[in-house]
Amino acid sequence: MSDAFNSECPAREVLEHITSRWGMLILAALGEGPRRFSELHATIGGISEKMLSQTLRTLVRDGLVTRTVEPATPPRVSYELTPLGRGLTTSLEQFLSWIRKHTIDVVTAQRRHDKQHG
Amino acid sequence: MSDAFNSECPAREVLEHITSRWGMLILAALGEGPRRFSELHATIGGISEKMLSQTLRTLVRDGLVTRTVEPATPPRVSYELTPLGRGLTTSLEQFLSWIRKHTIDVVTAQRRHDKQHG
DNA sequence: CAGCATCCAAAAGGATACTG
DNA sequence: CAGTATCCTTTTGGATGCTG
Repeated sequence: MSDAFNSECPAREVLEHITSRWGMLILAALGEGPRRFSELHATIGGISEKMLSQTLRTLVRDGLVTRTVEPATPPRVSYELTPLGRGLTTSLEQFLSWIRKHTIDVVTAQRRHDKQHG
Repeated sequence: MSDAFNSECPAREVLEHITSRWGMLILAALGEGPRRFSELHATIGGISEKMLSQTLRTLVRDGLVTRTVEPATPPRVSYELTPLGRGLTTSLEQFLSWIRKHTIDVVTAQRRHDKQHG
């Protein structure tokens, strides 16, 4: 059985692609529906075009995202979750929802910790 | 409202701590119950003591994990999820469960992709 | 056992300039 | 618009040696 705890198992690589610095945010943004390159760039604060392009290529290769070029000038390229990728949406949304609700608790804990220690 | 898509929002830092290279695996391992340092080291394949210690410190500071020292020789140190951290367990387990089920699909997609392209 | 400190190599990733 | 290519800095993280 595939096991992310085993560093030799392909599951580890899948984990690292999805939880890579930008992977989660891209997948979450695409959970809302198809998006163009420039829309993703605007939605995800702080991402460079290089990293957006690079991470999207990884996700396309992993079969989680499709890339569609509409022939036009200027070119329109849109990205969309595959059925496989859509299987992740629920748990990713739950996870991001937890963060929305509990960021304040984490910040509070950090402050308390920094006050007690260095 | 806290928003991980905004690179200035503390939520982004919370996201990055949890989805850091080793953060998810540590939190998932602790989802099973309290664990000692050496147990975590054995459970999580490929992690160095340095990174285990470093990531645990971050999670403790974030209020997701507690560190307990039992005075003994040799010292016994155990880590456990806080109530806050336990709130993450369900969605993390769903996520890792998805990976267990679909690693094979991702590997298949990668192979198909590598065959068609370079 | 459970770390921390230091050093160093490798990888990630940002800035910039350029292209169809 | 949607990238690619190059350069260069920052970060990551492994190895090693040491400590209570």
